Amino acid sequence: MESTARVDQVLALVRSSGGRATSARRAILQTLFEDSHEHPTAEQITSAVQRDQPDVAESTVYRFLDELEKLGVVNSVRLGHGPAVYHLAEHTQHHHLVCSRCGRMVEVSDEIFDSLRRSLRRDYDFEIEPRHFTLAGHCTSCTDP
Amino acid sequence: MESTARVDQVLALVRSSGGRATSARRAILQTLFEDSHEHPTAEQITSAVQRDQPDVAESTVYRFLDELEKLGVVNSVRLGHGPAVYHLAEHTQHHHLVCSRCGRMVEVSDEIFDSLRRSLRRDYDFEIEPRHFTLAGHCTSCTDP
DNA sequence: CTGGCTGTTGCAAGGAGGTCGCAGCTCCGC
DNA sequence: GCGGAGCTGCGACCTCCTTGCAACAGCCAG
Repeated sequence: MESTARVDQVLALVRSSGGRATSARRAILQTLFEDSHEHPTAEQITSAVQRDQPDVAESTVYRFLDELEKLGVVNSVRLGHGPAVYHLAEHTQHHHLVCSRCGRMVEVSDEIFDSLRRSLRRDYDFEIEPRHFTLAGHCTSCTDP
Repeated sequence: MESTARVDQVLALVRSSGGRATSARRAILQTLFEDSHEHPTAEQITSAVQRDQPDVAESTVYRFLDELEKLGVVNSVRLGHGPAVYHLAEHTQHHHLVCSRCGRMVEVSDEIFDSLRRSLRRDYDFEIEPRHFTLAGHCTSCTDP
């Protein structure tokens, strides 16, 4: 699917919930879909958007990202001490392992969690966030302090 | 074990790493051990400490918590949009499920992760943080938006 | 294709949460 | 005790967001 089509798809969703399709929003979505493998911060998204539309303010980006998160289009994660990172919910049939020693980030597929998911549902009446989550830990072989 | 003894134990660790056992640090540890089932924020810890020692500054608490985290005595977690919460690492042979809808927090025992842990070690050369982590998701039956 | 209601925007100020520099103080090995 | 390394309170500062507001722009009815 082409990213323009996806942008329009999300904008349609936005409009169906009473929002409007503005050029700033289109540019933000375009950025998210183009860099969809990344985990950009709001600031990085803003910079990317401003290469095309220099007058888009950071607050606009934050406001729209909040709305997209409520709509389930993006997820945000706050790792460690830095700012939150955002990514498309649909892109994340994977999860993250972040090494607390060397900072390496590994993506693991979703299937590995299937049995855990079943246990939690059965024993704790709980659904793991289906789209994304992060586990802390460290590489088995990591020698950093 | 009595909490005073544990406080002394941690202070001994602090000293063995070149730090000093001051009265502010003793009070901070006492608070952590007394409220060990809670997940207090730095601000809550400061307030508790200040009931005994009003002159302890918040920055002192932050600095010591950082050091305790480096020593592996406490862990910090940033959930959602609020401030980080802290808790003793030794107390957390459990993990947290936080419902993104109603905010309910469930503690689950560590054993349920055993098989996941084995898979990640085998396939990804990764050790899950043995002390604590948090999973996002929602209650199966939760009806909040 | 225009008028106007309503949602959105840029801007700048504000705020929460945390960090830092420093002068004075305290711990503790000697 | 004494001296120097480490710690502290204080306040300024920083980052990452959030908010209030007046101007502006979608978009639907007519």
